[in-house]
Amino acid sequence: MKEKLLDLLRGRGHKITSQRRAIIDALLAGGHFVTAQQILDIVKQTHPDVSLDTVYRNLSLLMELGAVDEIRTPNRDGNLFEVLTTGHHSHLVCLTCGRAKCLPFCPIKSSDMEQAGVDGFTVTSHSLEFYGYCRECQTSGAGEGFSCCTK
Amino acid sequence: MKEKLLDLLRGRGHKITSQRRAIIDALLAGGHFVTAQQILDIVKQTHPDVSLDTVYRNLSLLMELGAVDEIRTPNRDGNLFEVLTTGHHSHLVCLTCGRAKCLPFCPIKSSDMEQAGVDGFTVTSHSLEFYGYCRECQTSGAGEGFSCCTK
DNA sequence: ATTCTAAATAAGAATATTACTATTTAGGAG
DNA sequence: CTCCTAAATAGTAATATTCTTATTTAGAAT
Repeated sequence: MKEKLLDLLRGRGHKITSQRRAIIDALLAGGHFVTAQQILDIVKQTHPDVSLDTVYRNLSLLMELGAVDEIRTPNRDGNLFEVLTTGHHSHLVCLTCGRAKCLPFCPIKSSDMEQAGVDGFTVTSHSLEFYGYCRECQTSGAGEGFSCCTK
Repeated sequence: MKEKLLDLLRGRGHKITSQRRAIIDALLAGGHFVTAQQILDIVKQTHPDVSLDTVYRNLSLLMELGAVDEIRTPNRDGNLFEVLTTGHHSHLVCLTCGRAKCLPFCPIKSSDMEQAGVDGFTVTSHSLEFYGYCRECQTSGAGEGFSCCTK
């Protein structure tokens, strides 16, 4: 998977820096969903000087290339990032514990994209999240922020 | 429209402060889409001491009550807010000029909501934006940030 | 009108994210 | 291997948004 990402970057004319390698390593090592800060924490173990800016810049690049997805959450510790190993899909986000879970599909069809493209507007992408409450946060009263949803 | 919003707030047990009135006035006066900062600028004309925090707090409350929608944009001046005069719908956002346009519909069906509610997850809302390029930003090269999309 | 209390605010601080600029570097060309 | 240049980074700063806490206030009850 790592080589696949590096090849994608090379193929688009991007350079492979040691920081970039470390960020990709962290993305792949940090669990399914990671925050920018979590990536930084991992990267700092080998590259103490990297800045959050570099993490965000690389995440943006990987998102442009379609290799990473950003899940918008109401969490205090920021949005979640995910390496797209499978295809595009949408997510459930629990409003109590803040964790995300992948849906195996995305309800937006290509016909929706075309319908959306009115008045000469060309649709290139979309962002969709479902918000609500996961099973654990419904049954255990107010969620405590752990043992909830999928990692 | 203003009375409708005030009644909605009263009906849910919320107090009507002069700041809150001014924020609602600004929401209704500031054009279809407004940023939090634009609301603050208008409100400051009559209430010089209000803080952005108060603007955001009131926007969040109105969103909880379903009276206001937030459109997530990649703009440097923040997200856009819209009073929901008609029903729920989705938006187009131009990645060049940053302006938004309402679609007259939302492609998410109730069956999608039910499908999304897997593993005991209860879906209560969703957030969807379409991104791309409006007609003006496609034809005029790199957009200059005005004369684009709908207000 | 006075009192009371939960709701709302102001002020300041914290945090996530983005932008700017000077410096460094990957990797191709010679 | 050395040179060159566009790409990438570090450092710093700016900005959008959220949080904390002490203070104020709307509106209900008296």
